[in-house]
Amino acid sequence: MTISKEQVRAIEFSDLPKRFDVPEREAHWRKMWDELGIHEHDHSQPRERNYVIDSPPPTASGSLHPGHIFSYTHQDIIARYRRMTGWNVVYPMGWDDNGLPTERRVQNYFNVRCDPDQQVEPELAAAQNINKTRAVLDSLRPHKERIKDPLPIAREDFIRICHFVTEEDEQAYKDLFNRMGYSIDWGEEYATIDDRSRRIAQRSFLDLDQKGHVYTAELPTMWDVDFQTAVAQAEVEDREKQGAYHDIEFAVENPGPGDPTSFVISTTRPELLAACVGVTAHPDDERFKGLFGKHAIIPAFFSRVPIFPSDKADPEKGTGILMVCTFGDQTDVEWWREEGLALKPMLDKDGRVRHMEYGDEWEAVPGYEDRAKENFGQLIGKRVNQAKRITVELLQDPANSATGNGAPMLGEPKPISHPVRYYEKGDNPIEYLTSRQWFVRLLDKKDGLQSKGEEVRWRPDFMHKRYANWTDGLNADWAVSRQRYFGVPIPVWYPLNEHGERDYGNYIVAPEDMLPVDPTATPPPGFSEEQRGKPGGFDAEVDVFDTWFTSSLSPQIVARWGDEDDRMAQLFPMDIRPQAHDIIRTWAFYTIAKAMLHQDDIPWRNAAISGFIIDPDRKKMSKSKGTAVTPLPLVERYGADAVRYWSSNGRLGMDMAYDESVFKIGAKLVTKLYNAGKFVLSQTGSQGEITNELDKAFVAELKEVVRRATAAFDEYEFAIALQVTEEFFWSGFTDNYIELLKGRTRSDDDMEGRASAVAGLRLGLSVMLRLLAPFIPTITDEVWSWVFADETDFESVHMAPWPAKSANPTEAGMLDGYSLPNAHSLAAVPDPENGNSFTAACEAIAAVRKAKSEAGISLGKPLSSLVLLADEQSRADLTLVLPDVAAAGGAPEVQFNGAAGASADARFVAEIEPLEE
RNA sequence: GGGCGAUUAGCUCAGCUGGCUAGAGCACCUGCCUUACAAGCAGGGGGUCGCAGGUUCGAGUCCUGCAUCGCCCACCA
Repeated sequence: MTISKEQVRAIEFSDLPKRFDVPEREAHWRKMWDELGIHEHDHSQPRERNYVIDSPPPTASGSLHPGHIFSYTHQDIIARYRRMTGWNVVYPMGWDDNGLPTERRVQNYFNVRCDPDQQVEPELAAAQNINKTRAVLDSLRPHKERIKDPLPIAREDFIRICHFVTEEDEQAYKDLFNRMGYSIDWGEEYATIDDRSRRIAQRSFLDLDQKGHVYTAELPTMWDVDFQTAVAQAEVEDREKQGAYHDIEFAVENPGPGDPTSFVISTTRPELLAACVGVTAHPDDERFKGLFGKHAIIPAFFSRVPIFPSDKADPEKGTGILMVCTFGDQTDVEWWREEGLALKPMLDKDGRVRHMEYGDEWEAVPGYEDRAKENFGQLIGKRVNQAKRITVELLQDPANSATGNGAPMLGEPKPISHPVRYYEKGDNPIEYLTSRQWFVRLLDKKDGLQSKGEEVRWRPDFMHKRYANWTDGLNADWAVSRQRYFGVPIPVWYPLNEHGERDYGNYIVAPEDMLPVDPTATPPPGFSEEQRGKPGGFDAEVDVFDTWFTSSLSPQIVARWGDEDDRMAQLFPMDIRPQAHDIIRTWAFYTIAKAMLHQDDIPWRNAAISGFIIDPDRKKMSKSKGTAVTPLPLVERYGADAVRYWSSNGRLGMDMAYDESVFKIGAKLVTKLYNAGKFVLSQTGSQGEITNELDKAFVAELKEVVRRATAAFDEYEFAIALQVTEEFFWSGFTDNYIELLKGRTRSDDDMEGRASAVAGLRLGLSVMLRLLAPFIPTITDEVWSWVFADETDFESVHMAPWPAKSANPTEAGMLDGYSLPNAHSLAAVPDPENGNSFTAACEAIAAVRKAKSEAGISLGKPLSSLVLLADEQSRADLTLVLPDVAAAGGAPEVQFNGAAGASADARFVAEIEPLEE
């Protein structure tokens, strides 16, 4: 054994500040990482060396929330781990800025509304920022005293303002993400509204059209009356609302002998009575059997509607017989289609009752036309709630009876609580309106969607069920058109016939080389702008795509599908989609659907599903309930590492309580690493190898920790990796190993032992820093920079290799090309002679501490005598490490007493004699 | 009504394919200013592992049923 005379590179203890200045150093390291380019990837690498993350583009106008930090930190941990294990990590970031949230924010913020009939305001076009825009808008308001009314502005102006607002919102996200130390490659930034995304989204439409997967049709569709747009099944949610049953008597036309002359329906939507087009009951229901095939006369509006049987009617519900309206709910739509009922659309797109002459347009029974018209006239222009109130009043008037039995409404409304469908971003219930929309055919592809879902590795596994259930329950094709403005235009025009009517059957799709295109600004090939809107000319589709239509293409957008073939081959399919479980049915589902339809492939191999952040009272945190906390102040108070530590403890798929005490633990870990790093790196000694039994035994334990952490990471169980590492760092490394070595690191007699101790401490620190680097990147890099950066030639711990090869066999070898000096290599350390040496030493020193603690004396108090009661085996395990145990106990030597003596809950019991002063 | 998850110390959570006297951190109590760290160290108290059955030599761990909470879906007269 030769000991090099060369000294290890040590730091001067006093050179470092007593406390770690978190804000200052975090800012420093963010800058350093930027300069070192740790987040950048090598564009020349083939698919198999790349690890591609399909990062979720946040909704630009959404509010910042601790949930963002939670799930985005998970991605960053994975990204950093993968980099250290040798992958060429591609970590892009996008912004999902088109869609309703942005429009709504602009409407509220500037008090404007988009009106496509308005002319563009040159002054607005000139205003290049938010403040100027606001000033111009104020100057345009006709009545300053009546600023309550939203100012109508042109589509072009409206879209421009949306862009301003999203840019500002994106900056807020970007600031937070940077502050959190996320290793996002900002060179790979995109927005779902930018030219490339628009081109690829429109290309998606072209491809779907070519393959016959899209169609346009006029159908009853779920409609939001406030936003005045169609919405998709996936965007609808149920809310429990107060409603009331209204019992209303209908007359039977020409009842047979023994049949009832009237019946009573029970409805929560009396306001739709005028739109009643049928009545149904269960075919086996004895009460109504004789009525099937006959007609009923509705009160107040006196129209004649068929009575038909349907097994979808539940005899137990209400009165067992019910009215079918166009349209009260999804079942009404089905009845209407299956029974070929009349279409009586009662509501306009704004949710108000249509202007219409009842009795003329819709037939009332002879003699009652005027009464029907008069009654309906009271409803025209009213919103649903008001119409409901008026209808109830009408029904309380005996004059409106269809039977002559008195008031058609029986009794008072009976309040109930029932689920009502809402657009998830809306404030008023969904209505079913008939309108022309574009659809992507999905109902005929459930099998394919299911098998693609099975090809994806869902993490945790049970999240696959969410996808499978949703796919199984799909009951409508995907409505992709939205009657909005800030979005990707549908690249379609319609030829106009000689009457100026659209020929929907012969729609014109933009050719590939025109993309991205705005059909409202550009004529289709073969037409000139002058022909727009003219008979024999053309007309543009004004609708835009549903925002999911574009965001579901995030893998294709990042991989530049159709633009750069080699890049597509390098990045697609991607490796991982991190996202939350609430949008499995939307984002994950649509992304899988698009990859299947376009590439006949899965979009990514793994879906990592994060949980939610919940309040202490077990509710999902939400801004609307005022329970959400703004994340930035948290980062300012505790530091990014501490906040990341909190996130790191949340396992995939599991909801986690918002608990600030966990931030404090993270902050403690940061402090501990700083101090431990200072201590370890200030120890001086010869540059030597690890030869001492205790040091070798410590390294053996460390190897096991690395193995377990790596295995956990490969299964995306980063929380377990952190737990294993942190536990060993705290109790194995700092509380025991460092304490056991304090004697030997200062020894002037045992130079070889001292060199081994210093080498063991440094190797331990080096490995700990690397294992913790994905979680708490700042403090680990700070400590790494003091000595190890020079020593290893890895300027940042985030560029250094993970201390083990990935345990996943398919990923073995990803560390090729890295090399570290022996001083940082676990493999270079030989195994200990006794595998129990380290544990035994820790337990022995614990016995000494317990004795000192019970005696009420300082742990540093020197001893004149130390006797350990232990059995034969335990004594043997300690044999090779006795000097370190004695030194750590403050005793000249360790003596043993008896083979028995160890109590039931400890292998060692210490008897101590303090040294008299 | 269907599906999925959760239920372990006062709080937040670990306990993987069944094999310990059930663990950690926070909080609590006691002691220690020990030359990396008092934002620290050491010691201690605290749980019939939601309930009831079952399988097994042995069950937080597997099976069945139930309860409570949460999420997703369906219902929406």
